[in-house]
Amino acid sequence: MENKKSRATIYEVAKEANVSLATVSRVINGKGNVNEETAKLVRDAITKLGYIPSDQARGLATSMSANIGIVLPSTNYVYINKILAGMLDVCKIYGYRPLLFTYENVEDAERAVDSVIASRVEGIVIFNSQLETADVKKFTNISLPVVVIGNDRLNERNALVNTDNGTPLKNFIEAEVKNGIKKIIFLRDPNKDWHMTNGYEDAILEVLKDNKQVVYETKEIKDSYIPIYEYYVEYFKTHKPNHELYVCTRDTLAHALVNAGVDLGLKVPDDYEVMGIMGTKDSRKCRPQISSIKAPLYDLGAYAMRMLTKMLTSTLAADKYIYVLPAEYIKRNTTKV
Amino acid sequence: MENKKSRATIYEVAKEANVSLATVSRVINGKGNVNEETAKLVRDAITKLGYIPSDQARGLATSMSANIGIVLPSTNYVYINKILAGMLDVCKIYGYRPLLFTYENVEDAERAVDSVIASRVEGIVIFNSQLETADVKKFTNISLPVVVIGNDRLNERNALVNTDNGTPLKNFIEAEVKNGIKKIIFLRDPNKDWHMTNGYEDAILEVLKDNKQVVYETKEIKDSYIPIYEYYVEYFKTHKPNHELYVCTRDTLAHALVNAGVDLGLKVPDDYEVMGIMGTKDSRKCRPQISSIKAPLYDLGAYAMRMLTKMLTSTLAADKYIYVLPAEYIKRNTTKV
DNA sequence: CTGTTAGCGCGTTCAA
DNA sequence: TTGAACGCGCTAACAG
Repeated sequence: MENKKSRATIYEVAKEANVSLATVSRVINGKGNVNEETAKLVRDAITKLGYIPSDQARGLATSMSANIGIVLPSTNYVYINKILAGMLDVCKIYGYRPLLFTYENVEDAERAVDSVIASRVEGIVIFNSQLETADVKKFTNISLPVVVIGNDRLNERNALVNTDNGTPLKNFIEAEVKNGIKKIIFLRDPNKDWHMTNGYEDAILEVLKDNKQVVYETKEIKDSYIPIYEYYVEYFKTHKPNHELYVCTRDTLAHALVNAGVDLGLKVPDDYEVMGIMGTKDSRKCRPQISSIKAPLYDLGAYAMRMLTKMLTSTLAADKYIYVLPAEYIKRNTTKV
Repeated sequence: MENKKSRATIYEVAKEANVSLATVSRVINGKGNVNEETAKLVRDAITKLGYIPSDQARGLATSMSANIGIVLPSTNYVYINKILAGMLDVCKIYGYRPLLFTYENVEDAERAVDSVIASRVEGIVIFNSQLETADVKKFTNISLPVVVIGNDRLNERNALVNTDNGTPLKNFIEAEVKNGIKKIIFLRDPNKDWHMTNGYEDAILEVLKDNKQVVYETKEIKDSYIPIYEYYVEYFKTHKPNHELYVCTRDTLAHALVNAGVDLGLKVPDDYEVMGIMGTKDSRKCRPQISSIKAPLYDLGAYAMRMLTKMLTSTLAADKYIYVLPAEYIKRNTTKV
């Protein structure tokens, strides 16, 4: 008593339509000429049996697939999801199927890499990550096209899409210095490679190297709203802010920082200034609204995926392998300049 | 001049190790006995060639795969990403590979369904969606296990995971009525099936059917922060709030509503009350903090995926096919009760 | 225009 | 313990 109805194969369609499987294959793929009448026979058989070709078998036969691997560290950040959304949309437009590979840490990353290779994807988009150059090499060694988002370090012979948060940040810091800022604190995740933060600190330091009066500090802190909020509520009770500027690697950090002060009756940006990076909706929801570097997150994902599809179909001109999207400083109400 | 290095096959490993491919297959899968010495030979060959078995071919041979389909409408909502994160984590733990299928609208949904079937996944998790019962039937017709999240409508013979937002909402409305609320406005997306909103309105109406003094209204509005914020900033200018209660299907809507009023100098909850549903971080970031029904979003995804894995390995007891997670009313500062 | 046949890379009998 | 042969579902020559 085998109750399990299983899916129809191309053979069954062929038998149903009284033709050979080659003919069925032809009408499915629209290749080669086939008599309209027999084509209709085949089509009828297909709908009758509810036949849907197996991409697995098709992939084996053609040594191709419509699979694209997306490699991400944990997806629980709003801005990563924006990037992901961009990738997914483009993926769908071009008819590719996105396989998601997530990992927790460096060791886990290697497992993810092997899993990607086993899955027989046509290409890969890696979001700025904890992957090592060696990991990425595993891909290129077998001629697997790779597009990296937001991490120059990995860009050996791979395509790269990045956003230039550094320039607007640098300009902003310059303006702050000119405006007489005395102290700048850079708030960041202990896990330095995570948030495309490469270049942030460089941008700040580049401005500050000509100006030794400005105190610069780095603060590593768990990058989650609640812990930061609670930390600064306590902190501000004993450390009265003194017009310093906080630069935060994510808007959520900025939001926590602003709320902590405001809840204690402090004034932003009068007592201290806060700058967010990424420019997600958080910056507009906060009161006062957060000044931030707005990165084109969705576009970052979309461009990366589009670049990959180009690499898969045509050959991309060499100078097109790197694409840096501009970011923009949006002045709102947590900064003075 | 073929420069393309392509991946090694099981044949090449076999040749390298001077054994047959059957032997290689055995050491890979740990099945059947194989001499430790020859096994080592094989393992060496594998590492030397960097061989990674093709899941595609393996899938064809075994009629199985490690692929699981996740069907979602757009990933551009925070709370959906929470659910997705839960699914992905469990997916990884059990060694399955998640394929993502997103779609825009009802027509697009059918394309997605066919794509899922073509991709030869072992099972499917569908988030409460615009799929029709007929779509889901396409899956069950070919004995494909399906778990549906948050939509009873689709639950014909499928596994279902849901969150009971209705009960705490009902209790809350009861308390509001007892407290003398005069008007309740239910804010929702025009696309009614989207946000697991099934049952919200029912919960409200069930309380109100015994109480004809309370005015009940429904307001359909684009569910995005900015439009709602702007709409209500204008609206409140000419329509002074009169202690009514707004129930919002997502926290973002609530956040917009609160900000609009507060920016105009209105007081929440004195001038009007706001209730959010979902309980994402928004509710704690807003000032005043938003009272909300906190749904176990991550768990929703995790449970659904776990349920699917159970269905794939063992047979699940019939009464375990439905799992309803409790939601909780968290009183914060935008409501009076 | 249509059918036959040989793989794609791997797992799995069945013999040896 | 090992190897040869077949099949998974499909595509792509090659004949007819």
